Amino acid sequence: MPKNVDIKRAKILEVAKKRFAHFGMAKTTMAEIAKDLSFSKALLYYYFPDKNSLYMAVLEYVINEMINKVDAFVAKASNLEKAILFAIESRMELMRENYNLFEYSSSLFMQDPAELGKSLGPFFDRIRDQFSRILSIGVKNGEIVVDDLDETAELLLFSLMGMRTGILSKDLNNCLFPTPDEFELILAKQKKMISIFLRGLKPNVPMPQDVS
Amino acid sequence: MPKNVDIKRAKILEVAKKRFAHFGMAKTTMAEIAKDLSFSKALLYYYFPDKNSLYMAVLEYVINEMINKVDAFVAKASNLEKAILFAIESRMELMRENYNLFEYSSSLFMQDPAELGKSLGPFFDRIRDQFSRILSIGVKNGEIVVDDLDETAELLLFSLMGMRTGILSKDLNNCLFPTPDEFELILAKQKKMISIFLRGLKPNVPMPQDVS
DNA sequence: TGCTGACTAATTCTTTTAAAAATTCAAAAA
DNA sequence: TTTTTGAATTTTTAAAAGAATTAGTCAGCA
Repeated sequence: MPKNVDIKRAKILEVAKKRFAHFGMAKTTMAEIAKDLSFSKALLYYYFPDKNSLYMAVLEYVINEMINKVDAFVAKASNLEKAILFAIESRMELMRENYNLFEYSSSLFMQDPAELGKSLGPFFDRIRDQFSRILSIGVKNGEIVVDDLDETAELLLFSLMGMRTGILSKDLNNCLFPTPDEFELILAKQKKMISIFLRGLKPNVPMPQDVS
Repeated sequence: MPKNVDIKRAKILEVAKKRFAHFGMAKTTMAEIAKDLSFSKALLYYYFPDKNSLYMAVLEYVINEMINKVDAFVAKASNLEKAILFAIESRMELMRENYNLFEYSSSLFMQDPAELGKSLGPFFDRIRDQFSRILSIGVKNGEIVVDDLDETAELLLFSLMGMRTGILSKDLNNCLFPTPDEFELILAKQKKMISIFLRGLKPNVPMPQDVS
């Protein structure tokens, strides 16, 4: 039985999420959120110390949902590649649905990486850890061989990030954030990337008779 | 025998390169370049239509050097991985030595990706084509198997870019451009990335007896 | 403890202005 | 005709000031 306080906190998070996801952090005022809820502005500050904390709380809330969903799937997944694919599709869905929620992070990121990096770092770590967990399943299965699990997970995550920045840097339109159709393209590239990451380019099966 | 005009052009490029590489595009004025050369400012405009063209010409000049150097090495390289390693080390060296030359591109990039993207696109393509060429050597050797060469080259390039942005996004200090010691870290990650890209994580040699 | 309205402080958004830098041009020099 | 320049002109940038919006605080009510 959640306490009354928690319910109200959740309500605020829900409304703030909608606003942030739709208009972004910069274009959402505390006054608007309060109005949506028919609360007073001051009440928001009773539950959250400042706007940034609220934003971070929303971020955490949303990312938690995603991580849990993926964990649930992974728990009963037999095939490694399917698990990874599910993870990146979920991640993509998260971004698509929350569009401007992340746009703020990336734009703020350029101005003052230190401040945001400190706050965003843990989120990155959690996602990397999830990849690490997923990979470890493949190791147990004997599907893959990995020496340093965390490092490899980071490598995988970085390479997938590269697909996004790569696509976006070729996009002459908006650069901050993908358009809906670019999401598809990025996802497609990421899938190919994963395939190579797992299998590599070297031929697994050497020719029975080498002609040379 | 290069014409007098070409010699003067080259002189301007050389001096501009030094300035741009050292102080960056924004902090270099046409007046300064002219002064370095003991030319009049107006003469620069006789050889280059505007500052941006000069900058782009310098960029092309520098990138050409790098591409040619790598091509020369690749031509007589036997091993695919060595060729790729040489390529990324050269690329890293290029960035290290020309530091602020590229910093401008990346910072401008955020403001107006369209304009710069149009100009920078061809450079990207040329580097990707070089990777494509390098990969094709491995294909001929039978070292690797690739269905779509260009696409795979792009994938490789994107994933390597991911190492950079990945490292930089964790760096809380400056985000625009790597510090000298970060270059090493990025390069190290990229090397690991290449190894995985070529070999994959899946075990090449299945166990002779599977216990299951 | 949970909540509010009114208050203060910080931030962002113009507008203005001055300086610096890019770019042009008529004309001299070669 | 081609190359070069000094001086004039236009654009950009930078700083300052002021207004307006928004974040954040606080004393007090229920």
